[in-house]
Amino acid sequence: MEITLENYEKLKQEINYHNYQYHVNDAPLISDAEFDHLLIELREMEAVHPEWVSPDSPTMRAGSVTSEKFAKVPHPAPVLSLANAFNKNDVRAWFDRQIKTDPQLETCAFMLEPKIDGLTIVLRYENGILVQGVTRGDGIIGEDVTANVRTIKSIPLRIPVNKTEISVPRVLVVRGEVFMFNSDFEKLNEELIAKGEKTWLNPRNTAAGSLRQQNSDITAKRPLSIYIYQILYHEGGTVPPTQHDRLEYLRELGFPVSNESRYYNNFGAMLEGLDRWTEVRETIDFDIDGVVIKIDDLPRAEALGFVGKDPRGQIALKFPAREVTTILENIGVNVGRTGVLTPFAMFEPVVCGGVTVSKATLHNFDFIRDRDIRIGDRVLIKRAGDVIPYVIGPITEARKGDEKAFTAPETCPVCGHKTERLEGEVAVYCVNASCPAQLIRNVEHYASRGAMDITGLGIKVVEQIVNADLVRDVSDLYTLSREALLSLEGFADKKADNLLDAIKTSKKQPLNRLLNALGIRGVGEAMAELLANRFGSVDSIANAEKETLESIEGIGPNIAQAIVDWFDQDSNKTIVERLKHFGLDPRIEIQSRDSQKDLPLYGLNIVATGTLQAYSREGIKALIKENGGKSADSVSKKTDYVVVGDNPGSKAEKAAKLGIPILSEAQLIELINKNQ
DNA sequence: CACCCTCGAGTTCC
DNA sequence: CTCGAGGGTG
Repeated sequence: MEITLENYEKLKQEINYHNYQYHVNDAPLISDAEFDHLLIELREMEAVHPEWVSPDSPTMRAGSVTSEKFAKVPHPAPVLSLANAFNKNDVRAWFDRQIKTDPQLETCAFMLEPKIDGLTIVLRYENGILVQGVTRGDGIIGEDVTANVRTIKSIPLRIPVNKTEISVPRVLVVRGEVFMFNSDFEKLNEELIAKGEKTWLNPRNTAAGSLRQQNSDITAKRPLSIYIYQILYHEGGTVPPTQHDRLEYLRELGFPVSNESRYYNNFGAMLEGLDRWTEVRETIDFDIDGVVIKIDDLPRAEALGFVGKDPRGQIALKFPAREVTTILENIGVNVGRTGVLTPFAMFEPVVCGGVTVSKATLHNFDFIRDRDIRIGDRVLIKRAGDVIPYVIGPITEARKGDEKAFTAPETCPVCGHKTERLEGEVAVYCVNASCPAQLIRNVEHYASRGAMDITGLGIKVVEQIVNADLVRDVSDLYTLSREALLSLEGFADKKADNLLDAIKTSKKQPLNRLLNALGIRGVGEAMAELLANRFGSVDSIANAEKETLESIEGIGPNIAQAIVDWFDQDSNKTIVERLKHFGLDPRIEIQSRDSQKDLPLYGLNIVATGTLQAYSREGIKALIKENGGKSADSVSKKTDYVVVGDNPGSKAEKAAKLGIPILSEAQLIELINKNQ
C-alpha cells in the first residue's frame, strides 16, 4: 500500500475494527497472521512518518504492540506533544486565545527554547539515583531503554552532581531530548566510510537507531548527547514554579541544559526574540526543527488546560523542513557534452526548505549502487547549502519489497549507441562522436557565460537550431542567416536580430574564453586562462608539443594529452580553421611572471562570495586578476582573503573557521590602492 | 603513495 | 553544491 496519510488512516481504522472484533466481540474476521501483517504495514508507515502517530494508533496500545524488544513502562505524568505554529501570526493568534481565557497573561514572561530534532527520553531518579530511562512511546506508556540511556555520558547517574547543598526530591522524573551533535555525526560517518561500512543518513536517524539497540555496548559507542528541559513529575521536595528557574535548577543539579534558551519578560520582546533563531539554526552544532515558546509561569500555563494532547501554555514555532522524504518514482539519464551519462532522480514533488522540488542529480551510477537507492524507495532529500536538491539515501525501513534496483544503461538514451566505461573511471560514456545530445550540450557550453557569452543562445534555442540542422558544430553558428532563424518557432525579427548580433559580438571574445569554449577535456575557465597567457594564440597551442604543455604548472600528463589529442582530430582542425575564417583568432601578449610582480595584489589568493554591490562576480574576478591576484572559487588554507557580499553561503563560514581575513568590497579596493 | 587542493562538469529552482 | 579526477607535495 502506498504511504499516504489517507491510507494510513484507513489502515489504522481497519486494525482498530479487527481489534474490536477480536477482543470485544470475540468474533475475529481475519486470522492472527493477517492481523499481524496489517500491524507490520502500519508500523512501516509510522517509521516513515512518525509525526502521524497519535495515541489512537493500534501500535501505541500496550500489549498489542508486538515489539518484544523493550519492556513497557507507564509514565508518571503524560509526556505531552506540542501544537504547531508556522509563523509569527500563528504565535500572535495563539497568545490572543490564551489572553481571552486568562486576561492577566497580557503581561506574562516567556521562555524560548530550541526544539531539538531528536528523541524524547524520560529519566527517573529515586533518591538521586538514575533508576530508569524510558522512550516517549505514546506519551502514556513508553519503552524501557535504561541500559542504553546509561551509556550516554552526559546523563548524570546520580544527582546532584557536585553541589551537595541542593535538595533533590525523593522521586524526580525529567524529560529531555537525545540527539547527536552534527560534528559527532560527521565523525561517526567518516569512521564508517574508512571501514567501508554503510553510513547513517542523518543525526536524528542515528540517534534513534542507537537508542533502540538491543546491545547497549553498541549504544555506548555512539556519541549521543542529551538536553533536559522539563520536570515531568516529582515526589517530595519542591521545584521552582517558573520555566526559567526550573532550567536553572536542572542545570545546578548537574543535568545538561541547552545554552540557547532565553527569557523574555513580555510578549513583544519574545516575538522579536524569535528572529534570533534563524541565525541560531545556522550556527549551532545540532539540528533543530523549531523554537518552543513557553509561558514562563508554569502553574498559570497549566491552568490553561489542553487542546487534545497539546498543552495550551506552550507552542512550537516550526521551521520549514530542510530534510524531507518522498517516493523515488524513477531514475532518468542525461547525456553531457563530454558524453558522460548522468543519472537523476525523479520523485514525488515535495516542499523542501520552502520550495517544491521534484528532481535531483544522482551524480553517477556508483553513487546509486553504493547507497543502494532503488526505484520506488522512500528517499531522504535535502537541499544542499539550502539550494540544490540532493538525495541523501533510501529509508530502508520503509521497503516493501517491490523496489527495483537500477543499473547503468548499456546504450545511450539519446542516440542508442553502446555505452562504455573507461578503465579507472566512475563515469559511463556515450562514445558516439555525433550523438545529438553531445552536440547540443557542446554548443550550449560554447555560448555559455564563462565561455563566448552569447546571450539568447540558451539550451532551448540550441536545441532548435541543432534539430533544424542549422548547426553541426560550433563554427556553424557564424553562418546562421536571418531567414533560417525566422523559420524557427518563436523567432520574429527582433529575437533573430538580437541573436545574430550576440553571435557576431562573440567574435571579439578574448583567447582564454575561446579556449574554454572549445570544450577540450580538462580545460575549463582556469586552464584556458593559463594556456592563453602562456601561448598567446590558438595556433601556438595547437602546435605545442605534449612536453611543452606538461612543463606548465597545473598541467600534467593527462590534460596535456587531452589538448594534443583534441587538436589532432581532423574535425577539430576544421572547426579551428573555420572559426579563423569567420574572424575568430584572438591573440594576447604573452605574460611573463615578472610583469605581475609590482601589482598590488601580487601573490594573493582571493575568493569572492555572496552578492556584491559595485561588481558582478565576473567583474570582481577580473579586478583581482588585473591587479595581479589569483581568484579562486573555493576557500582553503591557502586563501589569503575572502571578499564577502550580501547573503554569503558556506564559503564565508569556512573562511571564519579557518581564520581567513574577510574583506568587504570597499576594503578590497582600499587594499589595492594602499599597495599601489 | 597518501593526502590536500583545485578544477571541471553536471545540476535545481525562481 | 557535490562528486570525481588531475596535479602537486611531503
